Amino acid sequence: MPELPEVETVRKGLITLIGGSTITGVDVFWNRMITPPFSSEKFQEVLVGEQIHTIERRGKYLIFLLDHWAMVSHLRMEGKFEVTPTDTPYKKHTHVVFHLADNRDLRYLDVRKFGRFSLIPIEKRDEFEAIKKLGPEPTASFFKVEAFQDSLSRTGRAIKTTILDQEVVAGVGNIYADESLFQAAINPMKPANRLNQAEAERLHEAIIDVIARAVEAGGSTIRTYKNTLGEAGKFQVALKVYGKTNQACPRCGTAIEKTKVGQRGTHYCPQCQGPISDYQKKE
DNA sequence: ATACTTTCCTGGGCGC
DNA sequence: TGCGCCCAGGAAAGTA
Repeated sequence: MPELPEVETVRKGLITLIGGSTITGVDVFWNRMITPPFSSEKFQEVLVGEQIHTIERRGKYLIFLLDHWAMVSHLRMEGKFEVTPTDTPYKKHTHVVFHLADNRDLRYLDVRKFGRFSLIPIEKRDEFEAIKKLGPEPTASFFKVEAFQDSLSRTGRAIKTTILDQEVVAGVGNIYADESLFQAAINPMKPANRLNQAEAERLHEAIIDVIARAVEAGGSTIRTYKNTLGEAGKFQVALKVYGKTNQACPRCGTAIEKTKVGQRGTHYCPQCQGPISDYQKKE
C-alpha cells in the first residue's frame, strides 16, 4: 500500500518522465474514480491541452499542477502509474489514461479501484478540503513534538489509530505505523493520552526517522510489478515487524505477533512493546 | 463534539 | 478442479 515514502518515490519518477508534457486526451474507464463536483466527462474535457508543469506531494496525495487546474490523485491501496508508448496494449485494471503529446500515455492502474482523482482550479489549490485538514508532514521542520503531544492528550484512542489519523500527522500508513511503534518500543494499543512525555518524544522521533529512511530507500516494495512507477523501493529489507508474524524480534528474539487494532492488521513484539492484554477490552 | 461502523472493490487463500 | 465464502485496508460517509 503506498504510504508517504512510496508516493514520494512515484512523484519523483513522474516528474522525470512527464514533467513538461502536455495532455492531448483523457480516457476514464471507471467513472467513480473521478470525485464530484466534476463528472468523468468534464474531467476528460477540461484536461485537454493542459501542460503538466510540476507534481507536488502532501501526505499521501499527489498534486499535478497544470495550466488551469490542480489535479489531486490518491493511490489508496493499490493505485499505480505507468508511462508507456501509446500503442502498448492496456494492462488489466487500467482505469484512467492520459494521452500525452509525444505519443506516450500516463496510465493509472488500480486492482481495487479505491484510488481517486479530483480537480480544483489552480488559483484555489490551497482550498482542497482533504489536504487542508492534513496534519504536518512527518519531518523535523514541520512536525513539532509539542503539537504532537497535545494531539495525543486529546484522545483515548489507541496510539496506533491516532498516528494513522492524517489530521495528527500526514502520510503515515499501516506499515510505517507498526515500524515506528516498534522503534519507539510502544504498544500499539496503548491509549494515546496515556503516553508519558518520554514515550511521546520517542515516538515523534521514530516517525520522523522511519519515514526519512524509507523515503531515502525509495519506499517499500511488497509486490513487484515491472515497469510500474515507484515499485523499486528497497526499504522492505529494513522492516522489523511489518509482515514478520512469528519471526524473531530483531531486538530480543521473541516471536513477533499479529493482532488487530482499529480493524488494521498490526505487528508488534510482545516483549519490547509489551503484551496487548494490558489494553484489550473484555470480550 | 467524539468514536465507532460501514462502504467501496478484487484477488487470493481457505475449506470442502 | 472448482465453487462459495471471507478477508485485506485508506479515507469518506454514516450512525450512535
